[in-house]
Amino acid sequence: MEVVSAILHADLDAFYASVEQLLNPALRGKPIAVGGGVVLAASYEARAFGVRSGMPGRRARELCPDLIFTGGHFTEYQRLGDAAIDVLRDYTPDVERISIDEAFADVGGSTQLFGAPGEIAKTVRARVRAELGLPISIGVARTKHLAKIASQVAKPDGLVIVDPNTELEFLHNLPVELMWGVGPATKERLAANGIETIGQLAQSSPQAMQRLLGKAVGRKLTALAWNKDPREIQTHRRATSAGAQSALGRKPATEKVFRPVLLHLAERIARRLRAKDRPCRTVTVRVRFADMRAVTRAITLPAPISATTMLAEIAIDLVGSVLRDYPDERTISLLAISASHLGESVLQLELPFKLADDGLRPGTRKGMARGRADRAMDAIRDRFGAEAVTYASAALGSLSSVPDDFRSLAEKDL
DNA sequence: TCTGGGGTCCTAGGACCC
DNA sequence: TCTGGGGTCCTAGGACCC
Repeated sequence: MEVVSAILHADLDAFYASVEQLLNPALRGKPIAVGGGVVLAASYEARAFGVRSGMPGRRARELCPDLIFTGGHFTEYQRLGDAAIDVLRDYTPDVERISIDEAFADVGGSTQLFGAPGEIAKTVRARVRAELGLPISIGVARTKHLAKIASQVAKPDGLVIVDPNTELEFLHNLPVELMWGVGPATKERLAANGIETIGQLAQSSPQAMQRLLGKAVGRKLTALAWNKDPREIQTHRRATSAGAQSALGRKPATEKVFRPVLLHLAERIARRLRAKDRPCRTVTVRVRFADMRAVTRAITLPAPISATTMLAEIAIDLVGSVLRDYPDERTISLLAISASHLGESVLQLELPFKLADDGLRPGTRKGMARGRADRAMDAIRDRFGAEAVTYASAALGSLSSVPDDFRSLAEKDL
């Protein structure tokens, strides 16, 4: 029997804000924002005033004087996000989680047991509402891209089922920016060429789209506009990079400033690399200046590393080289480190001649001591929390505007 | 005190190899 | 006068997504 794939895209509405309204009934029906310096999530009542996530808190307050800033229930976000995804898993093992509040599920093989895809979606929505108290929107379609668009159209707290017989009618009337991969820049380029709907994009020649947007993007969007989406559900996806960044406001571009910040960022990353035995071979830093222009520098090493101090020293060297290349830049506004070319853990463990983390030979005293120190600190943090111990110079009171607990919500499994 | 933080993918050019 | 050709790796930058 042929199993036709039927994709659900489930997306919790205004997730962090909805959780806060769930936990505190006094906030329900009111414009609220999670965050402070920057809006991390806004309730639909706040969105009515134009408040959007990513927006500076001050701007949000201007738009909505009665806006209530709240938040901070990070463990609840994680618990409720997991619980909602688990409801999906009751209907199929083919679940691809995209983020804390969003997932695809292929229920094509589940219809005998649980009914039509649309019925499953209704049940999931009702259960998430009844069992968790949260609104969730779901799109149902034959392909991932269409299911994703359908859930966007369904929001807030809705369900849209795309009939396989009328897919293009549904798709072609919608604006291009609903497509996966069309952001502000691409939208502008398309608009400059008179293309504002997905139907207009579909009617344009593929060659013209590739000239306008580049080969890969042009091809992809042309295919998606005709609802040709070959992507299948991927249940297990490992991260290909791990990074951390910190906005600094405006700080002098001196080593005294950037060294402790980079040490802190390196520690966050290296600890994750060690936890999953996935050392990195490429280290990339990003320096953003006061005017928001950003510069990156990368180096690929002959051997993988995961020691905090090694990662930090490399990042410090790279940032130093950036600043030497831009001697007129006196002020920096953000520092970031990204680790990529991550190793395969199994291979790493079995490699008998594996180099020590810091590139020193395993037998040397310095290499041993450094590895031991990292592992000891990892163990203490595992028991007592990330703040329990830290490299002295990385202990910065108000280093970041976003708490580390919040950062970890966005981390992918390595 | 305008503009967070964690990710993925693509492009273009240069180095280097055969 | 012209000046291989393909493949892989690396770096820097950009766009996008949640």
